[in-house]
Amino acid sequence: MNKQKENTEKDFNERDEIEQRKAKLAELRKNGNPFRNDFRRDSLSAELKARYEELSKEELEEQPIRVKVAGRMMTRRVMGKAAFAHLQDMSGQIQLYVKRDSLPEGRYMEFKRWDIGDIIGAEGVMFKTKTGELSIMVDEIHLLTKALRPLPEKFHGLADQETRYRQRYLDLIVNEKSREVFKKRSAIIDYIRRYLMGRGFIEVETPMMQVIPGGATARPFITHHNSLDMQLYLRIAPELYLKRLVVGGFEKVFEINRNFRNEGLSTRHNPEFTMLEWYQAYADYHELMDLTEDLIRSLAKEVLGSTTVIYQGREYDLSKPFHRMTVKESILAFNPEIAPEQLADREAAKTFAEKLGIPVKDSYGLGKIQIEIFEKTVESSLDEPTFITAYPTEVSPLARRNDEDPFVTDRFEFFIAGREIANGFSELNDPEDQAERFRKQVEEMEAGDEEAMHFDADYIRALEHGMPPTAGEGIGIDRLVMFLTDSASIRDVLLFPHMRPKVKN
RNA sequence: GGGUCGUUAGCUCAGCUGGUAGAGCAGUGGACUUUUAAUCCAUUGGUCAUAGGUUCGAAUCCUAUACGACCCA
Repeated sequence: MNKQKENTEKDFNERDEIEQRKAKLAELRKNGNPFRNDFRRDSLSAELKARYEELSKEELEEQPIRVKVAGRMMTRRVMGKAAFAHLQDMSGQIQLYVKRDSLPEGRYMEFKRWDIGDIIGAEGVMFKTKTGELSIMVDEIHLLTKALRPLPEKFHGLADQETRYRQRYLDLIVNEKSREVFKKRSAIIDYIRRYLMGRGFIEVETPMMQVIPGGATARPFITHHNSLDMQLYLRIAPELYLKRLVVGGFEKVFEINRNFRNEGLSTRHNPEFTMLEWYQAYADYHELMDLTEDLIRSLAKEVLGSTTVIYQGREYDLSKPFHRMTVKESILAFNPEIAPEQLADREAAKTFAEKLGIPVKDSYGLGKIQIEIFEKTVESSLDEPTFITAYPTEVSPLARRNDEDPFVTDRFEFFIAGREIANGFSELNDPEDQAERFRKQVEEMEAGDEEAMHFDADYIRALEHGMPPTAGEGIGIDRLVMFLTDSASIRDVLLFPHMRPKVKN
């Protein structure tokens, strides 16, 4: 013990930084709980800047404005008996000017022992420095929370992608761009919610754990309920529950919530992702397209302040009317070598698909083959905002058949920058047709398609009670946020993206 | 699933055709009462992702694995 004391000075230099900070914390503990929670701020840094930035040096001196702020100390420049520091709170940063002679006796020495990254509270009056930066002349300052680990480098920030995703809190502390993305994400969701509420929609929450996973074709996650001793699925979509609500008389409903799909990870896919779905009775898919166009246009205006969006170096003008074309038209447009007759004949279409390297299973009908061709040759080229309509009935088991051409449905998908953002259709409310389509899906499942739908008898029963003519749509919120925040990867718009566990230490 | 690239100090990065592991920031000690990537002086800090292999000698070459990034399916 004594030996330790003797060597304190020397050891101190040789211990690593975390140990040094822990030693400082141990010192602090001697004077009571250092994790105090009795400081109350009255201002946020951004508010102060908004209110007082315009005032001159002299105006600030004439009428002293006292403020209390709190946050993380991000930088510190000590010049003998005075120091500057930047304090970061959720709104931004404000500079503190800390003078020994303005503080209570001994406080300045304590301040000098605090570290970058510590959470502090400060009190003082607003002033402007020589260079004109709005700052606080501090006369009272407290350490509120000791940070035991050092922050990433102040100038370059945190650049390592992996650490940014795995330790998002560090990314958020240090990278303003990252904070901006998630603030925008919040603003986007808030706008969508207000937009729909303003149009008379009711927000609802439907089961995330479902007995029968439905509403989309995708592999589900399976879990187990112990006391019921039964298998449950994490939902792949809320669709069938939302439509039950329409049957129940909730004629305009929406839900913004998580879906789970047991599929691969990529820059566009995370196992859990956020989906907006809404359903409106007495409407069809044309009205949905109009609404989608208006929603996205007004959303950009509200959140970005402009209908011009720069995404990955390309400019998108959302003020222009969005393109609309059918699946068939788009395939023909992007594959000049294919003739319309070829696309109308299963064998000819199959030959064409195989030439493209698409494996065509025997179970594939013409519609499925068309969609495979579409996904391979068209989708990623749909750069400008585009609605693609008239999806084959074969691949649209929940959508209403088109009255003129029952081969296709009254369905569309919406694309920007080569990515599917939305999927909507006039709903299939004919219970007998729906039952037939479910049976087809079950056949496909039995043939080995793990993404095919289950037969949901309870849903059919609901339809048998009568669902009014309805249109419904889903928008992938993450992909929309990617587009509006110029993010290349879905991981950049998810606070905690799924990562492989890393065994470290 | 296949391909390409990456992993070096707490962070950001150098490290050439194999020859004793480097800088800046952060930290520590000192100077400094309007700085802002503060400045000046001094200084601590490394299982070079992991495991093998080649070699007198490996951060460097080879193989495998882990994790990540990008592209393709």
